[in-house]
Amino acid sequence: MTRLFIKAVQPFKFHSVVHSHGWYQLPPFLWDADGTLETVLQLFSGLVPVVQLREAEGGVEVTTGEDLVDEDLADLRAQVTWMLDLERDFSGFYELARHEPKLQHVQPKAQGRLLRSPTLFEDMVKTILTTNTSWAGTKRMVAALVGLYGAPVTGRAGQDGSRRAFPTAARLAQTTVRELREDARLGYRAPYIHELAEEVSSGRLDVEGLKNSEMPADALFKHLLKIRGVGGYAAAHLMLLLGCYDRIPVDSWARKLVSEEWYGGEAVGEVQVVSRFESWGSWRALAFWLWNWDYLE
DNA sequence: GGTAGACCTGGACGC
DNA sequence: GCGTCCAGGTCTACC
Repeated sequence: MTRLFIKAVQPFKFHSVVHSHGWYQLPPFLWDADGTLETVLQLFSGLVPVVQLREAEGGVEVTTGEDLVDEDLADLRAQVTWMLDLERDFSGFYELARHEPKLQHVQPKAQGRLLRSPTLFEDMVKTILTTNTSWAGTKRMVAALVGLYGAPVTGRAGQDGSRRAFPTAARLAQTTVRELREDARLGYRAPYIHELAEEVSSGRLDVEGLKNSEMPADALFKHLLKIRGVGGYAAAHLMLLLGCYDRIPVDSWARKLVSEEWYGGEAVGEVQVVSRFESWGSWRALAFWLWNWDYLE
């Protein structure tokens, strides 16, 4: 058994990160109402453990039933730090939010961090699978990919074969478009996911390098748009996950919220959504994301 | 640069 | 139970 503690830049609330968006409902994440987020990770040595994350004083407690060697311990620490965005400082955003009635809740709740997958590849696949479908459809497709192609948990915890990691790019590249279409039922998205997996696994596309990229926001947006299956909404959503808040992911839901908040229910386009948050500068997507829309939902 | 139509699935609805 | 319609972003062809 392994237990470690990882400190977070304050303020930090584990619950706020987990519930920052719907990712916690997608496998291999598994949320338990007792406050534990379980997931399955692939570590440096090839080990595939079930890992539990919980709130702890000043950070997060990470446990797994496996005894980890030093390299895996460092890998686990790095993956969890990335997934929960533990090192990001939101004080600049909180300073601005303090003067906005619709964002009074963000600092007390320590909101701002978004739950991420351990790899950007996984977040890209999941983001593409949110487009042009219902949330139920996204959950079904992600579950199918994990169930069909994810590496099973190793060790004692994996004996029943029920838990799997998210499939790697290399594994998905080994499938065919037909399998992804007919077995995983990805529909017309199947060639997009297959091409992305091939590009990433071959090394032609370095998506993980974007995690620590210094690329300006506009260049990053254009770079993401070059990926087939990634349009304006998906690129902006991925930028949000990368901690670059320049672009608002405008989907039908965003247009509906802005329409009801400021336009009396009249249909609005992307221009109207963006213009409403222009004054938030490099924090505009976060301001949109965390805006108090409660009375509309 | 802007626009129309196709892509695919599952849910809602009418019969 | 079956058929039809619709919603959800992105891509491609066309103007």
